[in-house]
Amino acid sequence: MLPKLFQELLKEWHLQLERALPWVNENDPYKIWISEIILQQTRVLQGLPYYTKFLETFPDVFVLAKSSESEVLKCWEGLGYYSRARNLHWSAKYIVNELNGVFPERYEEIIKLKGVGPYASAAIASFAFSLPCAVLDGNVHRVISRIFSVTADITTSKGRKIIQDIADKLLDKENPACFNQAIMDFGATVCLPASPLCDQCVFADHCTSYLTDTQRDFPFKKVKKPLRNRYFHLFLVKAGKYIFLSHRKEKDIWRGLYTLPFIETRDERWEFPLEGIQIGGISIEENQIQILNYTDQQILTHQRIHLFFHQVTLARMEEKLAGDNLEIVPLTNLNDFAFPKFLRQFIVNNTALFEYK
DNA sequence: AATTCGGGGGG
DNA sequence: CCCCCAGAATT
Repeated sequence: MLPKLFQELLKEWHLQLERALPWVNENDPYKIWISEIILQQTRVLQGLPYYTKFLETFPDVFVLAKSSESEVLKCWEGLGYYSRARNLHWSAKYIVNELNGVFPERYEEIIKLKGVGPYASAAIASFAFSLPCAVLDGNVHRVISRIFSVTADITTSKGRKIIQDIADKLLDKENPACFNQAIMDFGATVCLPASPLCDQCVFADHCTSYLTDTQRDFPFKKVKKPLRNRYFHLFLVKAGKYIFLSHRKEKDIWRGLYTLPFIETRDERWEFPLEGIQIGGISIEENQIQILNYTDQQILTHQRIHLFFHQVTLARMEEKLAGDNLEIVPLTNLNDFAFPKFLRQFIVNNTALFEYK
């Protein structure tokens, strides 16, 4: 299919169905940037409220650069992939300190921002600066691999290059922003992953996989490996109106967020060590621990976290800390901390936590 | 090239 | 259940 025809059919379709979203027809690179990062691996409906809240909290790159990482993470709480928030904050400081607060205006410069890869750089370049850069997201991979029956594995660099070459040729260089918006809207509303709406597709007559009834074979991806199981025992250590929180700094899930201190075990069984456990320099004896009748599971992309909750009530809160990222926090201040979603829900559900509020 | 980062929605 | 979502960084 010739690029000109593809562009015309796409444009014709887009006239009827353009998704009305706050970042569409926006050309402030800062706002485009925020929206693209929020929408990485995130559905529009999930990201929408965060987009609004983020721009209210950090209206421009200077405010974002002056804020603390904790404030940015707090705004990101519950959205997931928290490195996006840390990278946004890092890049804002980079723009203010190294680029005099001026947002970079070329693809090769935009992609130097942390957290901005090939997709986001092309999106910002086209939406904010009308540069002829074709975006490649999950939608575009699906649309192109189906119409042209691309059999290569799109999770490999070879497969992505094949799609990129096709997308570069298809791109309407007179109006890259509209083209990119349209092809993503099309993938999101017509060329659907499981059951594409081929009977109302403007490309049906030209779609090689539709013509051979092989739409569902594309895009090709190799099978993914099973989840890794992990077992966390979390301790709600209360003393009067204080509890312990752990600030996660290791290279693992939820870096930068706060959790209840926890111990990871090999399987669901938990054998209390003879020497007892240490939390914040305090030795916890087994008979101080109450098993809360509450467990949960948290499914991540590559892990299944089995969560077990325990409660420890201390007569008084020790002042000295072991220093392993533990903080003593008044129960009334819990809203100031960014937690993984499941923990915020646990805290909200555990009304006893708020008896001092 | 493979792995690891969350959380949610829909079939 | 399983898949995938306006992907990118790290190993």
